[in-house]
Amino acid sequence: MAPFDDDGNSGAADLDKPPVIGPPCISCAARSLTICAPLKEHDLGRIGDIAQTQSHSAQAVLFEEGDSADHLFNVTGGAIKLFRLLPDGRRQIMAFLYTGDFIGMSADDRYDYTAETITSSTLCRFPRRKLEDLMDESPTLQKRLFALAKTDLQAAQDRMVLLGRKTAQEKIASFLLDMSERAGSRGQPDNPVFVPMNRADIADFLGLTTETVSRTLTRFRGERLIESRDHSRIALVEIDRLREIAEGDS
Amino acid sequence: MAPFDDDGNSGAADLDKPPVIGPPCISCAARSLTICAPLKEHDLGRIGDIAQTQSHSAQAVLFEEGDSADHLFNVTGGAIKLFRLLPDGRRQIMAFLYTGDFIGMSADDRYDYTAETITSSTLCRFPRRKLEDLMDESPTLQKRLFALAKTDLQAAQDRMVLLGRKTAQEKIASFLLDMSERAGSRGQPDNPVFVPMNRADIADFLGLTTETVSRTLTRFRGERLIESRDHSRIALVEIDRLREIAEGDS
DNA sequence: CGATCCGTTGAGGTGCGTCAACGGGAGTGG
DNA sequence: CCACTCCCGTTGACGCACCTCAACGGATCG
Repeated sequence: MAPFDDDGNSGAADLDKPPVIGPPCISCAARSLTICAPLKEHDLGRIGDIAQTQSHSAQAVLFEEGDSADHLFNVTGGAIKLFRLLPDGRRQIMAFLYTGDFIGMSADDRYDYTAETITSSTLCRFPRRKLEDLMDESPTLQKRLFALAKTDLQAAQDRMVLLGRKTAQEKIASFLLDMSERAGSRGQPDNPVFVPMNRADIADFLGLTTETVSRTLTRFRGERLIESRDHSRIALVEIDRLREIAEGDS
Repeated sequence: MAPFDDDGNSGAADLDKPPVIGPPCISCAARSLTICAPLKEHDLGRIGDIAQTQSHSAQAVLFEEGDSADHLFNVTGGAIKLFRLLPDGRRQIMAFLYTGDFIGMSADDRYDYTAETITSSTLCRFPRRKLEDLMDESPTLQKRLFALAKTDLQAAQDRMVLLGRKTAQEKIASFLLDMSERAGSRGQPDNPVFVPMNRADIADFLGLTTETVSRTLTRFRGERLIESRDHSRIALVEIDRLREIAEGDS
């Protein structure tokens, strides 16, 4: 699989440097997964006019918490994490984003999290002002983005339950199943799940430590609930049992 | 203050029983706080036509997780909690809602949490279908709801950091400050903070137990950061220190 | 072939949960 | 008006799930 190679860009990327290419929306492979999916020719042309594609290497920062929220993004390839830091360095990852996911809906004009690539990634970038203008003209786009906000909200609620009330085992099981389900919905293999992020990222996503993530995976492996050839590819063997664990029916 | 009296309705309320009165939007005291705030006369008339007001006693269930999401609500008085349960009874409260807050934006056609009053409350209820039709006709309303979704999303992100990475002390400090800030933004007294929910609700909101909530408040009281006459009224004495604690600068 | 990074494992500590008891306030009934 | 009960908040004693600190080994890369 090519999309997870590292392309040699510096790790310390910033917003203006990445190579910007033209907008070929019509032939966009990710289109059916993105906010562009429901758009008809006219709107697609309009959004193509304001879009710019960009590529980033792994560990590249797209924008930082507090930056002026001038752009929104479609992920067209790769994997991205959104996170916030406490002053002493504790980190909470709000979301992992993959092909088709949308980044940047913020309530005010500043981003309230940092966005960083996990693998090398490609994105489609929209100036916020122009996208908002387009929303005023396209009810289809408006509805799409509203629906997306509601989906994000639902996902956020799932995460509150996970972070506030689930045990380490339940968190890990939930995580694996979610990864699998999302990969499937993107049309990617959903059983040996591909896990592009490292243990520290998983830990900061689930409100755990790397050690606990590691130990829990080891335990699942010992119980034959999962198998793994390498660190980033995990087979869900007892998927129904994992589901029970994830929901706390243990 | 009248809005927190109990009006004698049965605790086990359901959706159809509560008294339904006419729609007097023009004179609605909560209007400037609700989704109706930006609406001009025409739209206000339209939304008034589809709205029904209702009253509930404390501990009344507005709807349950899994119910068909047929209605949306404006809170016009009182306090409401939204929560989800795990099969074994563990509970996560997603949000506390007060006058002006909006309930019911869900991604699909089922509610994914239960809504229950904390105190006696008044609400303004909208049939989902009709509100959606109205959104199609009123860009102002559409934008208002979209903005609201984005605000909710931001709040959800704050909660993820709180639930995933903050200590009990940081959680309690954050909670008190948030309560104070929100009361102020509704034009209510923000320093002796009025805390209408009990310790169990606070615990399930913050991912703690009642005992830990109690102990932490006792500790804050001992450190003279807060004072309290009764259980539901807390004065924030060292507000800057509380802010430091809340952000983890301890 | 050494250095670095990352995942894993072990040993030990601790913040918060669990379990239990108590006390005050509110409601109820006599 | 008082006794009784119930509910809720508080406090204490104790336990444990997860964190912290530390060591190690395999993979990757210069």
